[in-house]
Amino acid sequence: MSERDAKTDHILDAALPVFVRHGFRKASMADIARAAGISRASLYLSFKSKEDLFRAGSTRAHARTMRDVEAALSGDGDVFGRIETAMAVFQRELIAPFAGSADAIELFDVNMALAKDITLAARARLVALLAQALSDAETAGMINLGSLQARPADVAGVIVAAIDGIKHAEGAGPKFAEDMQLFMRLLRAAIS
Amino acid sequence: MSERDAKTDHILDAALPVFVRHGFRKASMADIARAAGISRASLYLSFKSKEDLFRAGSTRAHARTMRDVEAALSGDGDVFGRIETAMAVFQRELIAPFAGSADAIELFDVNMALAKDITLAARARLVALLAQALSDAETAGMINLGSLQARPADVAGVIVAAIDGIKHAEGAGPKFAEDMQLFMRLLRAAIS
DNA sequence: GGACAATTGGACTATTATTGTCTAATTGTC
DNA sequence: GACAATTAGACAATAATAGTCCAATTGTCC
Repeated sequence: MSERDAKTDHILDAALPVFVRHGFRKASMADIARAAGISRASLYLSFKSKEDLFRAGSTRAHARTMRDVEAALSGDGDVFGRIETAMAVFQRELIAPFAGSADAIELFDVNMALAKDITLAARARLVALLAQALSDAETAGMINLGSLQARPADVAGVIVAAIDGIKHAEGAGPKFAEDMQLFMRLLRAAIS
Repeated sequence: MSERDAKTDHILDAALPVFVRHGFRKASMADIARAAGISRASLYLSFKSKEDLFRAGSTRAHARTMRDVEAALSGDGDVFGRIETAMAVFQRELIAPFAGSADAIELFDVNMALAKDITLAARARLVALLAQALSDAETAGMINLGSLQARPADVAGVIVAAIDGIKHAEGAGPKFAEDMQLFMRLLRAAIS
C-alpha cells in the first residue's frame, strides 16, 4: 500500500465514526481533521471537498464489501449457506455501521446523492453474483426455481431489493437483523 | 402543576437528550423543537433564548436533585449509608446523565458559564447538608472526627470537592462510579 | 357561529459557523 | 542545508442558526 493510500485510509477510518455520530451535515471538516489527528489544511491535501471525502469512503466500503461478498459466494457449503453468508457480509459491512446511527436516514440519502453510481454498481454486481450462484446451484440440481417460474437473475434481484426494502423500513433498530434472517428462511423454504 | 410548567417540563425533557447527543453548540433550537414535537416559534414562547433554556434545565435538575439529596440524608440508617445514598443520588441525577455524553466536558463548561450561580449554590447546600448530618452523627457518638482534627463542615467540603475532582478527572468513563465507591469506603474507614 | 388564546409556518435580519483556498512558517527527512 | 510534508492562521464566500415578527391556522369555550 502506498504512503498516500495509507493516509487516506487513516483519514477515512477516522471520518466514519464522525459521520455516524453527527450525520453528514453536522459533521464538519474540523471534526474529521481532529478525529484523524491532522490539521484541516492537511485534510484538503487528501480530499478536495467534504463531498469528495464522503464519496471516497463510500467507494472504499463498497469495494471492500464486494470483495468479501465474492469470497463468501465462492466458498464452501451449500448455496443457501453461501448466500446467507454473503448477504450477512453485505449487511454487516455496508448497512450495520450506519444503521446504528441516529442519522442513518440522512447518511443513506447523502450516499445516494454523492455516490449513487458506486452504490448502484455494487448492487448490480451483487445481483449478478447471486444470480450466478443460483444458476450454478440449479444446474447442479441443488435448488429448483421452476416452481417459482423465475430465472436466477429475477430471484437474485428480489433478494437484493428485499434487503434494501427492509433497510429502509426498519432503518436502525434491532428488527433489521431479525427481518433479514426471516427473509433468508423464507427464501430457503421457497426454493429448496 | 400549572399548564405552563407542564409545557416547559416537557420541553426540557426533550431538550436533555439533544444536548447529551450533540453538546450545547451543535444542538440547535430546531433540533430541540423537533424533539419536543413543537414549532421553533413555540420554543421561543417558553424560553427567550437557547441559553435561557439550558439554564432552566440546569435549574430544574439542581432543584430536583437537591430535593432528593435532602430526602436521602433525612432517611433511616447510619450516617454512612445516608451519605452514600445522598452522594449516589447527586451523582446519578446531576453527573451521570452528562458523563455519558461525548461532549460532557463542553456541557459542564457551558453549565458553569450559564448556570454558575445555581451550580455553586447547590454545591454549597450539599456541603451544608452533609455537614449537618456529620455533626448530628458526631453528637450521637456514631462517628469520630477528632482523630482527623476536622470539623464537620471541613469534612463535608472535602467530600464534595473530591466528587467534583473525580468527575473532572474521569469525565465520562466507567471509572467514575468506581472511584466514587472507593472514596466512600475510604471515608467510612477514616471516621468510623 | 363567533370570540378567544395558543400554535404554527414562514419570512426576515444579524450573527455565527463552515467551507474551501492560500501563504508563510514549521517540522521532520534525506 | 535542501527538500517535501504539514501546519497555523488569515481570508472571502457560502451556509446555518438565533432570535423576532406576523398572518394564518387550530382548537376551545360560550
